[in-house]
This record gives sequence, C-alpha cells and structure tokens, in this order.
Amino acid sequence: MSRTRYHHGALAEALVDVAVGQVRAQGSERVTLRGVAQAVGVSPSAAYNHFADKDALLAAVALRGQAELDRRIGAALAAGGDDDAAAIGRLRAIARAYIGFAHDDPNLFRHAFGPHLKGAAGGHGASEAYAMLNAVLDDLDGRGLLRDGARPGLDLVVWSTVHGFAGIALDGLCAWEAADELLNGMERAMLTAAGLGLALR
Amino acid sequence: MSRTRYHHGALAEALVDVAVGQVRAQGSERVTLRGVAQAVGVSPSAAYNHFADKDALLAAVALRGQAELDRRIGAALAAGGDDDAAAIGRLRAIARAYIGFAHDDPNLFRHAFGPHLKGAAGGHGASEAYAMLNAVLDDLDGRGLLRDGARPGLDLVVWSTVHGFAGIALDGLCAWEAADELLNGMERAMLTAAGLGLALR
DNA sequence: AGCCCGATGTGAACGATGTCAAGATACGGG
DNA sequence: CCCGTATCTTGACATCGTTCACATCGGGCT
Repeated sequence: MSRTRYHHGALAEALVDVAVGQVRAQGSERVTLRGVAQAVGVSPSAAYNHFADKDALLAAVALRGQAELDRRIGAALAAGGDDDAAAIGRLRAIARAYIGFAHDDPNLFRHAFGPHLKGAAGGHGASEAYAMLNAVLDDLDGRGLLRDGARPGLDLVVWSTVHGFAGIALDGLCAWEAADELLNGMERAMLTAAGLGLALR
Repeated sequence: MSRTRYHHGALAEALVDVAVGQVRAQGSERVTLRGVAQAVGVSPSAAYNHFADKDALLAAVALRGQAELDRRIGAALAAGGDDDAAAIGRLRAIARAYIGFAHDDPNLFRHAFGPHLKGAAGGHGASEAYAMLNAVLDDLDGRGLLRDGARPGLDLVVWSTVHGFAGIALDGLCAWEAADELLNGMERAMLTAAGLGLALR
C-alpha cells in the first residue's frame, strides 16, 4: 500500500478538507463542486465515486463544523479550578466558545447548522458540546448555585440562548459586544444571589 | 393609467409574491430566477429591470419573511386581559408565535434570517417584533413580576432564547414539543415566586 | 392632438454549474 | 503474472444567472 492510493487515495477526505476551506472563505452558497474538485486537482465527476451529491459533500462539511464546535468547547473547558467561581467560569467559557465560533468562523458556523444536517446527524444527544454543557450545569446544581427548581430544562434554555444570540449577531441584528450583556442577564436569571456575587466579582 | 401598466405594471411585486411562495414550498436554495419569471409569465431577463441580482430578489423575500414574523406576533398579542396572568400570557404568546412561525413555515423562517438580510435590514431596533417584546417585558417589570434587577438585558436574553430554540428545533436537534419545557424553564428563571405561581396555574 | 423619450419587456446568446454515461487506468488478490 | 474492481478522465447534456441588442408601451412636452 503506497502512501497515495491511485492518484489520491483518500480523495473523499481531501475533498471535504478543501470544501471546508472554501465554505469558510466564501460561504457555502458560493462553493462549487467543480471548484472543489479543481482545487484538489481532480476531475469534477471523480467526486461522485465518494459522494452521491453535492449535497452529500456539503453534509460532510456540516459535520466537520459540528466537530469544530465540539473541539472549541472542549478546549475552553480544559483549564479551570475546582471552586464555585471556576464552576461559574466554565459556563461562561462554554458560552464564549460557542459565540466565538460564530464570530471567528461565520460561514462555517452558519453552514454547520444549515439544512444539510438533516441527512447525517443524530438527535441532540449526539453532540459532545451538549453533553459538556449538561455536565457543567449539573456541577453548578450540585454546588447549590442554581435557583430552586431551576435545573430541569435549563440545559435547553441555555443552549437555545447562546445559539440564538450567535445567530442574531451573525445576521447583524445586534452587536457582538452585547455578548457580555447576554451572559450577565443569563446568570442573573439562573444563579442564586450567592452565585451572582461570584459571577460579578 | 390602465389597471395593468404595460404587460404587468407592478412586476416587482408580482415577482416577490411568487418568489415568497416558491421559497415557502421548496426552500430558498432551490428557487430559480427563471422559474419565478416563468411562473409570473414573463421573460427571465425582465426581472433585471427591477432587481439588480437574484440575490436582490431573495433579499426582498427575506424582508417579507421578517414582516410575516411581525404580523404573527402582532396577531398573538391582539387578545388578552389586563391582569398579571394576562401579562405573563403575552410573553408566552410572543414566544409561541415566534416558534410557531418557524414550525409552520420552516423554509421562509430560515430564509428570513439568512445571509440575505445584510443588504437591506437596519439594526435590531427596526423590527416591530423586538419593540413588542420590549413592551411586554416592561409591563411585566412594572407589575413587579420580574426578579430584582432582571429587566436590564432581559429583552436580548429572551429574544436569543426563543430564536435559538426555533433554530435548534428547525435543524432537528430537538423536538418541537420541547417548546413547553423551554417556556417553563424561561419563566422559572425570570419570574418572581408570585409570577411563577401565576404562570404555572 | 401628436411625437418623442424613457421605462419596461423579449429573444438569443455566453459562460458556469450539477450530473451522468462510457471509456481508460491503476491497485490488490488469485 | 494476470484480471477484476475501484477509481479517475473525458465528453456531453440540461439548466442556471446574466448580458446585450432590440421591440414596445405610455406619459409628458410643444
């Protein structure tokens, strides 16, 4: 088995790599199957040995986008201490990573949550990011930092809020700088007075 | 001035009408300039007398989508009494109308918040829906139903939450039925104990 | 009123795109 | 060593966005 099988070997992977780059740079609507193939150095129809459609290729790009979100959130949680303040900080870190992805990589973020997900992704339990958010919230609850009865359903509320803000800022409907205001408002709503004191310290 | 000026008169409006219908039915990505022109009964190039681009036409469709959102939220607020329970009900009604738009008209909703907004819309103050949300929240605050210090920034939090849930459900990442859970979670987070009692009654 | 000019629409054409069918080519197992 | 199969190329087709030259309507000026 030589390093490159036939002309390319892992053409599928190469196509997705380049497609991710072009989606990042130009937005998914301006990405062309022919353009991706040419950038890889291969004939346009070669792609049809690995993907049924242009849509199938774009679906793979969407999954890469989801993976990038998981990666960013995982990285944001890497550091941090063990006290209450650090627990609150982890929630902020998740939100900042999520919003930061949308801010730094708008085209890929938009595509990662576009109509191309339907074909491949599982339920919302499939996302690592969602599992990490639940762990952080459980931690806050265990520390008694959440208001009474606030925990059930809070994962969905927080996820929706952060995801929604990212989309709204992405559409230019509000300024990215409003993220601080959003996080403060979120924490004011979900934390006890003690937790709030820590968060605003 | 005859009823129809030249062959059509208000061709621009007719094109947008048909384009809105096709976006609704097929999703904005599958809408074709030629198809819209043919449905109106006009040559493809005729559209270029009224729109610079296909993108310009789609931008007009996006504005129609925003208007439809305003209309739905306005209609949801039409009825309702004057007591505290009705005030809380109006917040729920806004959220349900917003999510209902995404549920009933997924393609138009998605397009209304797509990249085509950048060209035409103003800041987030431009949306009537946003103004109505602020009025409802001010009313709740005036009635003392909001937790201490919760009002500043709450508009952005609520808007983000509802918008985010709509997007997440639209992507199939969670069930539409979770909307109830979301609304309960939101109210648990923002309302005082008294308000909560009313909301859950 | 009658002509003229601008607004509006038509038709044909060009380049680019997604997709497919048929043939060529290289890799890996017998 | 040879052959089947997976892989890639070539060429073609229909469709799409867009443009250009031209036709046609209709209101305003004298």
